[in-house]
Amino acid sequence: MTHDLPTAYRPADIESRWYETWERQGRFKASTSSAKRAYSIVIPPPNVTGALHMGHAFGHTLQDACIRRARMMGFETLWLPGTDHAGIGTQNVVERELAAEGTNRHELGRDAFVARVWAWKQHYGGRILDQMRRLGDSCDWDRERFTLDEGLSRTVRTVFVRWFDEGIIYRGNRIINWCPRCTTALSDIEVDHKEVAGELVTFRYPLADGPGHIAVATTRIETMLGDTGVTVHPDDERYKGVVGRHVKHPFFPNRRMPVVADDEVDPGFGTGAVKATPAHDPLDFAIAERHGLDVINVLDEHAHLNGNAGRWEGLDRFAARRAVLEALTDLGYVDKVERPYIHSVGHCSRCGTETEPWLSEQWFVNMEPLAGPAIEVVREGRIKLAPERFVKAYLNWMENIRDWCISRQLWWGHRIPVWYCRDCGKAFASIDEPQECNTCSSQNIYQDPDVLDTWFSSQLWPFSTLGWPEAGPDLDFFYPTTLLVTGYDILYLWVARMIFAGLYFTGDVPFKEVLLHGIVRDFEGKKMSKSVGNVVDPLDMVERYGADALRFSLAFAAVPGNDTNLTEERVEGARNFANKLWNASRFVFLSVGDSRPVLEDTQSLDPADRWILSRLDEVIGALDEHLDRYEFAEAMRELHRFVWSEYCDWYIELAKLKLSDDRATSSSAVLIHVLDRILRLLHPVMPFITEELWSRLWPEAGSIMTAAWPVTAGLRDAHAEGQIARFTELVSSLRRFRAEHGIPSTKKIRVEVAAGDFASEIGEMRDALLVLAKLASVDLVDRLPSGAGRAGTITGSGIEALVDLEDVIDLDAEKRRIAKRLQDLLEVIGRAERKLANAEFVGKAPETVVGKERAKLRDAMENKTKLEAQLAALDGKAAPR
RNA sequence: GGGGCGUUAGCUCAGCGGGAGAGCGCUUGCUCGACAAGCAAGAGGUCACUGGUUCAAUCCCAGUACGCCCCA
Repeated sequence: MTHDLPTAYRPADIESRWYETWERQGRFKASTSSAKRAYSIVIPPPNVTGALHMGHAFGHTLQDACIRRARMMGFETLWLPGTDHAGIGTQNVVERELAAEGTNRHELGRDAFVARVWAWKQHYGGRILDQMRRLGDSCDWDRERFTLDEGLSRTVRTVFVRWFDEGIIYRGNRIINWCPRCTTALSDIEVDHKEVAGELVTFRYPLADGPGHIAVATTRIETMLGDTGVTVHPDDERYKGVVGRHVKHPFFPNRRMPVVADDEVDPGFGTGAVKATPAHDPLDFAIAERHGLDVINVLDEHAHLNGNAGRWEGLDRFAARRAVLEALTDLGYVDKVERPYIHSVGHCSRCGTETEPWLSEQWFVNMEPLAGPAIEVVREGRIKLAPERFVKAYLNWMENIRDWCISRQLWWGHRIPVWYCRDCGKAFASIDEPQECNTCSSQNIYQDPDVLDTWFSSQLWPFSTLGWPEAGPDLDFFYPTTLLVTGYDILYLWVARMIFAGLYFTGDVPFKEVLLHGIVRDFEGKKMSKSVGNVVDPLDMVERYGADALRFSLAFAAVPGNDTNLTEERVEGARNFANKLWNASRFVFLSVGDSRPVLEDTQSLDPADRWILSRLDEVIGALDEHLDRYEFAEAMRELHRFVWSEYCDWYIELAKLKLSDDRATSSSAVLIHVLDRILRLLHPVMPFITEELWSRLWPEAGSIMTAAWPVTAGLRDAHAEGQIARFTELVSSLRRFRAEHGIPSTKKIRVEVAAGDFASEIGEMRDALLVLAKLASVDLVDRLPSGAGRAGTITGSGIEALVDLEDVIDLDAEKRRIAKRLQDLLEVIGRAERKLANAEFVGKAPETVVGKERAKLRDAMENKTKLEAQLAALDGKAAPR
């Protein structure tokens, strides 16, 4: 069973085989009739038409690690997968396809277009789910959901109708963010503010009722066509005299434009007087409402000037900007043009087009009644955010929340379940398609053409996927979900909305804890993007290094809430680690053959065995602490170090010596025991390789997926840890001695060791010392002979080793070496003496700290004496008396 | 304008009130019976700057500089 292990780990040989096996055996399936406690995570649904990118790989690694560990800990686990219909994104993809064919959605018509998107979804929608299988995601595929499923769509309509009937959803004519390319409204958080270099034009409005003028400044001069007034701050002395008077519009002589005073005006901007364009600026709109200004919309849905713009009708906004500036300049109204003028401009987060604040009729969610409870659950810790620093950002956003514009002028998505009656004019919402008006029973009704913001359905995801509003076992057993794992970049967009929606509709939190992780960036810390060409494709990494390597490299870099730079070198390093594990296992298998001795008697073990078991206990404890706090990077560091630097570098090397003699059985048992625990501890992050090795370790045991998560065994052994620490230090110092003297590894040297109090424990490990330090002989002596003829080394714990000088090639090198060690020691001694001479330190520092300092000084002094003796002996040799 | 984060080895980053760490890179030596995807040894840091608190500060506090992000 073990002879066929190749010398290098080849992930491709095993990954797909194990995934199929797991799936076939139903290992990912969650049961609601389990006696176990529930542990559930709903996946942040990726865009159905998207492809897996590194951000997914990162989030999925963390989610799968949590799920797999919980499963091993005995929870009934559910990781619920699914996809999001991603309204605007998906619609854009298909529209681009149509454009390439020389047509567009309007020529196609609504029904045909939607059918076309569905066809696209059928074709490409499964892609990302298959890619998740390549990563090893242990999702319950039987529970896969899609936001436009019939069930979830019904949930959406149910929620809409309830909020509509309760007055939380309302329709209003308001300024919203408009993308003229997507021709749809956007919510505030779908708009990215970017600094752009524009121009600031200062121009004059002449007073209508006498001489004089008022100068105003704007970056969007074309909007002056929709100006209906001028606003100043009430306390601004400069304009005290003009408030209440009127100005003339250069292009629309009949327009009455009052000068009004309003607190919202920033007297520090421009001239302190601002033009009021109520249809194209949210602040101006509010001012217009307060002061009864006219509202004149001068832009159409494509941001071209409309009929209200007079002779400029039909021009697009940027051409209009130049044309209006030119016309105003010709009339002599322009005072100055500052260019470039750097200011912040909204851009569509989907397509990058500059958005336009635009007046239109849209549907909104009134956030006022929803925000309070959502603030409370986080403030009270009923929902915990990890890391905690995001709480402040969350609360700050929630406390200043503005109503949510939920209507989108798209065709792909959940159509707004509101019908209008042409006869009585009433609007009403309905879960099922109505046949008649619910007020006058007229059949002359039509449905609202718009669809809902994609996040409207996403906010319901933790419970819509579990069957809400229907009661059922899934909802009973797995809701509230245990944990949500997602990027901090969608804290507001998604997490916050799930919280208020969950509280409102289910009366409970949607999840108890939220793990917010960072963004995966490239090696320079730049966001990965296709246009920059710095994308590292996770599947490419899986193919070349294996899914486990990719997962480990991501977990290894996962510091809570921090962004992480991923390079191929990191994945390669993780692959090397997998290979190390593979080969350590090969060694164990080759050593023990078909036998599998079990570790039973821990009393009669030798020091190395007791040491590695003690270390294992320590690692298990540390690992649990880190994983409970989602400190994956620390956890992986701990495992990496234990496996590589302790188990492989020292324990296996020590075990090699013993396997040939009669203690072989106990060593084999320990080798196997520790390997077993290593595989279990690594399994959540490296599922494939651990399953493969496990199956070879325990061919009859079934999957490692359901093996118990290791617990500490009370085998901490301070004495064994000290003994092995001193031993490895002695070996290392002898190796260093060899390296510094250029003694070839084939040449075995003779050594005398004076170990003082540690003589017997070093004696106990004499054989290991001979082999690991490549010694011809070792004599354990009470005290090293003084005088010439020897060179030596000394460890921090005061164990001294002398090498026969016949073996030493370079005497000067030896003197330099000792001199350097002496200098280091003198520094240590100086520091310690200064501290201990300080009465306040001795008086106020904890006793243990002072004790440590005293011991440090004592050891250093002893070592100094020994080194000086060595140096003197060396001089005796060099210059014989 | 409001808020958050960062500045530690050549690079990318952990960490932290009581002697500076990892991975990668670099130097040197290795055909050591698991592994060159490896083994052994090594070099390399006034922990951004200035003050404060403390017996003790890379760590806590305040400020400065530089960089990044979010919100408006």
